[in-house]
Amino acid sequence: MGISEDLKQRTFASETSKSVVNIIFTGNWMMQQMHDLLKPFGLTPQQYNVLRILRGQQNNPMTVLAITERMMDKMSNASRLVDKLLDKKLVLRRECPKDRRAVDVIILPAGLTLLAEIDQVQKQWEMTFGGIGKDKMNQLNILLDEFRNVFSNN
Amino acid sequence: MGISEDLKQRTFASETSKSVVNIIFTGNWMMQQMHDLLKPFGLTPQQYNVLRILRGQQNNPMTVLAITERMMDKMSNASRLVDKLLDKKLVLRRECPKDRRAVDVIILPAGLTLLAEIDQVQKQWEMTFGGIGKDKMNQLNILLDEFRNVFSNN
DNA sequence: TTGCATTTAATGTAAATACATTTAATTTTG
DNA sequence: CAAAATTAAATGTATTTACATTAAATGCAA
Repeated sequence: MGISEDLKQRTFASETSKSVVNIIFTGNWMMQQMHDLLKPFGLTPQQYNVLRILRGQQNNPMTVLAITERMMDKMSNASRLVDKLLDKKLVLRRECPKDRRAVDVIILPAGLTLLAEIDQVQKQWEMTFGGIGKDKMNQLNILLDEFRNVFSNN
Repeated sequence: MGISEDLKQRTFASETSKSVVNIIFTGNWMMQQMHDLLKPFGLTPQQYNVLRILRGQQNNPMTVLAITERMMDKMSNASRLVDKLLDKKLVLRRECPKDRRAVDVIILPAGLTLLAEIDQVQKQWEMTFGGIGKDKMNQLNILLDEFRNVFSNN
């Protein structure tokens, strides 16, 4: 099944439009996969993304702004995502001592434990793509980067 | 700028996780581009998607279900998207004579005119990617299809 | 034909998102 | 230093989305 069959669209105006549609469609598809995977753990993909960013910083506190810069979906409101994680007692929030405008966010042991649980399933899921092979993965990454870089700005 | 720089993430656990993140991130990025492009025309990317689907069917009426099958984002509620297009007087909705449960949606001349306007800008925008070349586009399409096909079901 | 399951679309609603605005702290400038 | 500009985060709100439910029509089986 290629993108044509998935969207029941016989032809595309150009290979470019096909790629544009394919990138958006596959991105949504991938997001849906993540969504389904995370559902049993009570996290949205965005919340999960924030948690992983916090873990990635070796448990050093990060400001909301620093989190935003690393988020896959820049549009989500990191402030409110942190609220949700706070409700779930997965992170801690406190005034940044160096700049009282900023807020430091730290992942709690409960957050790390949850991530460790998810890691198992996540790894399993990623292994499904393993057959594609490292070379093709790399090739894909280069091509996607190239698309975004067409606009030198942003 | 590769995905590492864009997300300020030095390393990824594997080439696979890098690809997964890259697909989602580039999908979001592309969606944002569309969003910005459509803003002056008062359409959301999903509304635009529905309008194009209707045009693509040579102005034959389509049921809401048939539209859903062709949408890039299957999660959007086609029924409510059609509502919005109806408000803007870009489409017509009427009971399907063959099946009174279903609803036929038809694009109106105003919808076609709006699409024709957008085509200009859209084409211009797509041309920015032209430099990448048809071969690479095709290669990317094959790789993205391969990712989705890892799960034979769905 | 009647009753039951299925299909199609619409709707109710809680939550999330987009976008602008606000608040507070800090930095810059005169 | 004081005033103005900038920055960081939170908040208000309208819209959109996710998800379940409902309502109506159709198909199928007894």
